Amino acid sequence: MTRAQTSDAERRISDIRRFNRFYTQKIGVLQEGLLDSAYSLAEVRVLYELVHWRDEADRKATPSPSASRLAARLGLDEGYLSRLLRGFEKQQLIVRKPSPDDGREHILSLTPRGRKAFAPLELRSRRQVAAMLSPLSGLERSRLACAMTTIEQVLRSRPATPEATAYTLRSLRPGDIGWVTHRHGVLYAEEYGYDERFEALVAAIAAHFVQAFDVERERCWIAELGGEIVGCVFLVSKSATVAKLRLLLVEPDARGLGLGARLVDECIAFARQAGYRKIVLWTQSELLAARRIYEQRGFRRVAEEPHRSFGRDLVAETWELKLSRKAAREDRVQTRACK
Amino acid sequence: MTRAQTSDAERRISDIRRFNRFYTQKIGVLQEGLLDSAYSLAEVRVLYELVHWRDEADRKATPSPSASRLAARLGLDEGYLSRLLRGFEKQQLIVRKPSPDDGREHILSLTPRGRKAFAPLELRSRRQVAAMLSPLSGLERSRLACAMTTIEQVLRSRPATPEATAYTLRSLRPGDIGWVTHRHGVLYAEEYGYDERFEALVAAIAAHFVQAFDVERERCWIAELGGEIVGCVFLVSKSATVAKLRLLLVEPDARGLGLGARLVDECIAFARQAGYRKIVLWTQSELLAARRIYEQRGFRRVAEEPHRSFGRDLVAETWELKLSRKAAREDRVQTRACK
DNA sequence: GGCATATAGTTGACAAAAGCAACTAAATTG
DNA sequence: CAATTTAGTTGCTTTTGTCAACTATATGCC
Repeated sequence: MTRAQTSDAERRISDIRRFNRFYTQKIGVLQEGLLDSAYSLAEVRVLYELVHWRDEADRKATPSPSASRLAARLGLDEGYLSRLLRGFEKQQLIVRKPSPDDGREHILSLTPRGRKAFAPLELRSRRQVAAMLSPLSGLERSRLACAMTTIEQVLRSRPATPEATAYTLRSLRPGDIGWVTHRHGVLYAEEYGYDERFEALVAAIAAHFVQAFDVERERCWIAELGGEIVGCVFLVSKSATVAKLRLLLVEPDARGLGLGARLVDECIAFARQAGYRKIVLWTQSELLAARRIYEQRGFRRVAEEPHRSFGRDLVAETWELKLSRKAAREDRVQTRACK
Repeated sequence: MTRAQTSDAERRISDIRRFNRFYTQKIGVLQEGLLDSAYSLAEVRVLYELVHWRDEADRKATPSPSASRLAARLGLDEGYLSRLLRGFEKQQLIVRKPSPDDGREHILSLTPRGRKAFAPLELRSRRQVAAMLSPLSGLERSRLACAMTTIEQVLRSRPATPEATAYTLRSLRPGDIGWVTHRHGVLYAEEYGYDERFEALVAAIAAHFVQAFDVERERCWIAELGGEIVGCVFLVSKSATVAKLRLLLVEPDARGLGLGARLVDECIAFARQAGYRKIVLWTQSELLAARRIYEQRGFRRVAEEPHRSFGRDLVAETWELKLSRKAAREDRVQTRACK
């Protein structure tokens, strides 16, 4: 297990390094177009930063551009940058005015002339990117854009890392029914070899949930993490006193966060509040991770039955949890402790 | 329209440039770690290429590494590279032997000593990447890896651009039912404001398709483009002589390729071959793109009825296409011409 | 075969880019 | 208010990269 994870991580690192090499080259090609201008690459980068200083998404306080901030951002030597800036000032492309807050630093800004000088470079750079995009189809372009956004999001949000494991729960939105079905279909096919009939069963259950929805006595929870759906569970009414827990799923990437347990706890709490006396659920013997959660919550296995479904020989299990009033009190405490 | 597209494209270009700037910085940070080695950045890049020369995925003929190929790949001046290589040779990190095919070129290869010298750099680089990954959650890591793969795939496959618009059709696989449901849910919510009850209806239809599947008389087609699903259609049996076309969908990114028409043509051809006399379908008056396809294929609108569904006031339409023997011949010709 | 032209690689001279360290001046700390 | 830190500058040095001229082999064409 540990061994496999290590080699997995190793492979991921190699992939990233390969991507870096690849993308270094891409960027190099794109930058070549700027080479025959009057400015060096470093100069272009400096001007670029000054032109685009404000449009970063994540700039919180948007500190004004000073020489040292520029140097830090571009990874340039301060001495070298100082010279570049003096050159720009001589050509009247930028002005430096002393910062009102701090007499040591100077705030840099482009003059209209500086903007004008940079415009053709800007245009050329855009053309280069456009040329890179031109052979791509609409689909490819949007995949590219989406992938880049993902990378930026993931790598930018470093200071706010506690959120990386903070999932949120919400109720149903358009697209969720399909997502639930899709991921059940894919994951159970991959992990247990179930065929498309399993997915169809999930689709039918999910469809029925919406079509016969009882707002007082039924509910579903969709878990999101970092803007992606990573889990779900449904609680539906089986009779006046019996609720049924269905379609519990946690994405492989989000396992180990206690999300499955949390989802089941939500179901239990809601079922109790809605006045049910019992929760039942139907599962397969081979779904061990889920079973552990049910056991911990006090579910008991009350029946099992071999059957052939979804292209596999399986053993179905029925589990139930009694929601007595006494247990209710205990359980509420437990639930609270889990959060 | 054109105007909007232009500004869309402009925005996309800005996004890509922003990403490039962002990633340039990332790479810069990662490379800093290599700086305090005995080798310069250029030297490290050269050694890196030699070490990893073979592991590119797309290297077709994998030409052996020669000085000029290295120079081209790394964007280095040949003269400069020549000197670097001589240095390496003096340190016995590489050997150059004359190419058997071409007396002008020399094949470069690392000596064991060269490999050994590079190993610590390799290790350091991997550590750097690992450090970049360490604050990320499992989910974030896999999103990152997936996004990088996407970018590489999209940008690498440039020579083979004709495939960019060549979709393929296939039959059902696990995950498809969910995908069909999910995309119907999302797209109809976005484009027409339908609520989750529409998605539930789709889920029910798709589930029923699998659960009551008649292999001789029913079929579905999933369209893929560049490894992504971009469209679908289902043909089901309504009675012995009547087929029903359902769940026609084309992703926005893949519109304009004639995919919708192709999917309907497949249905018609299959229905005819399966012995149906008529195809019917149910649609809404506001779905104009689909209507155009139906009209062109000879479908006639036979009924319409206002109704309130999915949170909207809609006008449902029933369309049908008679599959007479005579029409069959005409239609076959038409279909062929469309492909 | 033989001439013109292209390609792989090398070399020397030179220029640009980048790094380092010492320095000034303002700000911050205690 | 002395000590330390930070922003920025400057002189000096090394590194890095460019250019053009050159050799040797290969290729195309008559």
